[in-house]
Amino acid sequence: MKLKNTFFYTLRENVKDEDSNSGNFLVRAGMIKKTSAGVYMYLPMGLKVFNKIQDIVREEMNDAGAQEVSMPALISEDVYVASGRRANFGSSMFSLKDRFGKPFVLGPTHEELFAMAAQMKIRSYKDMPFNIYQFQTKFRDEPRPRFGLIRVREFVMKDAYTFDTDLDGLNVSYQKMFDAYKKSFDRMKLDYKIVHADTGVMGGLLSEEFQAVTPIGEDTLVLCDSCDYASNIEVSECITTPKTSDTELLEKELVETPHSRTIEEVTDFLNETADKFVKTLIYSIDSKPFAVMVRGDRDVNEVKIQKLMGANEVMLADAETVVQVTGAAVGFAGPVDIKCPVLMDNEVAQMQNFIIGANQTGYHYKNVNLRDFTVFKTADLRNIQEGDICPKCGGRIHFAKGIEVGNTFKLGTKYSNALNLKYLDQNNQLQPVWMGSYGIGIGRCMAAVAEQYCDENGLKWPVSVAPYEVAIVLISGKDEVQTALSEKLYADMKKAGIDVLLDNRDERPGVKFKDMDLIGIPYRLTVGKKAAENIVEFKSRDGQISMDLNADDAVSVLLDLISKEKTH
RNA sequence: CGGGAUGUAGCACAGCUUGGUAGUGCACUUGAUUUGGGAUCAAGGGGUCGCAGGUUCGAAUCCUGUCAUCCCGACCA
Repeated sequence: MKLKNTFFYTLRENVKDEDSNSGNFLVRAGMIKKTSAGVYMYLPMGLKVFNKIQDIVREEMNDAGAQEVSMPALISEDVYVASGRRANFGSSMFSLKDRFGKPFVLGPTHEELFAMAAQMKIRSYKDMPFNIYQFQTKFRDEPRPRFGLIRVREFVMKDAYTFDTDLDGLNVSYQKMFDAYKKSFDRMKLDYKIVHADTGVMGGLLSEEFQAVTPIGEDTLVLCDSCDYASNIEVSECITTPKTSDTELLEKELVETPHSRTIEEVTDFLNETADKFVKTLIYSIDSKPFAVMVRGDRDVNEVKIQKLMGANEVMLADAETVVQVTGAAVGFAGPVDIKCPVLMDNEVAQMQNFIIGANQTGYHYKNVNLRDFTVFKTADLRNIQEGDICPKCGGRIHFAKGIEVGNTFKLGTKYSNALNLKYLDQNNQLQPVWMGSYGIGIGRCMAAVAEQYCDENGLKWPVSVAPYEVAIVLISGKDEVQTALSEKLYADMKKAGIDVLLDNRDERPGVKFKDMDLIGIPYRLTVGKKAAENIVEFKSRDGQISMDLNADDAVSVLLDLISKEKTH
């Protein structure tokens, strides 16, 4: 493309509204523009990147034998009521009514519709396996959109669904998708980790997430120093080391702790370390109060509670409930004589003579032991911490932050049972279909790549997703020799299949250089003074290359570099 | 949904305390001088001061309401 007389703009200054590098630079580069919180336009330069990412994913899906379809975004609410998920999604679904008052929603995900489509095809075991996918806009009413394209309310997702006759078949289909995902993210040059994750609202047997590693990531990735263990913190198992020795159990003792509500305040006041304390938090689990105990320096893991209790909803109880079950103000809860069932973390079971809230405003108990209260259930209920023991190999755990750019689910028969998707097996018996579902957020990938590939001057796209592979900067449009050479290079490159941008705008050179850096074109050819000698300047955005080049060699040099970049 | 903040030109902001002509930088237009890393000078264009109501002779400024956006938290396939 030639830049003169096209829709292209950049902003010179950082934007106020964006809280991430990727968001800031994508807006400044004129690639996207926010229209509401979590809703963006994609402008020509941004759509180019978007399409390249989409094409990578599409190629890998097709190579893996998947077929592309397109489902509606506007979906009758009945569809989600039938699958039992309308309530699960709750207010995160955008809902609306048609002119007759019939309720519709904007689809947040499409398992149901794909199951309906599959129903048209599946009669017998001979009709499987198959794999269908789409690129479709999803709508989720996020309470708090943030980080540019990373957490948004309207976004394009590639979602694929596999249909098999049994678990073995599902495992094969799953593996194919898994491999296609790795290839896709490798081609985008993302730095990512694959972690085990919670199956959540999707349900099912297994969930793995593809997490792009970046400090602004909202998920905590649990990684091991010595093995390949990788897990989302929400499902990361904690190993509790048994106590090494028994000490004499002391009698519990009431101590006055005025104005000390938080663990920090109490530890300061009593001059003890946090691991001598037990935190007691009051949770509302499916609207019933429960006390949850973890060591003072630990955090409660709500997903683990949810799993343990088979609950739909786990949230911290409101102050009123806390007062009701403890009989004290918030901040003094403890398990002794509490008026609700108590859940205890494994680690607390190993503690002796610990300190807890006394269920009396302004008081804690010292020297409390297990004999002093009753426990409903003891389980792994805490978050793993850095330095903890790896559950797989016993090594040390460290954390990283990640953006979930893709996920793969072995759904099993959950949806096929709910939606009555069945087939006849060899013995003429009706059997439920085994489904898998697989998602990639295209815009999120774009943001994640931008986040990982940028510097103080702007974006630094990898060749595979860059809006253009090469930018030719024409220094002086008034110089006939320069103009002719830049036009020739441009034509030759196009002919050679290079995605090339010719900056022939009537701007000063500095402006063009800054703009090309900002939008992050990987390679730049500058046609300037040496054009008369048939020489152009060749630079790479990452600073690795800076040299003069005979213009006759430019096409072959660049073709070579680009194909190398794209293949490895 | 709880806590905090902000809405003034396309972008970033000042002005508001103490009511009286709507400003600065970038961007834009014209001219001149420039021309290899976001040029300089001069002259210009562009504003329902988020919206609605109130107080006042007079409101960007004070009051009330409302909407939007952002931050922290809660939530999150």
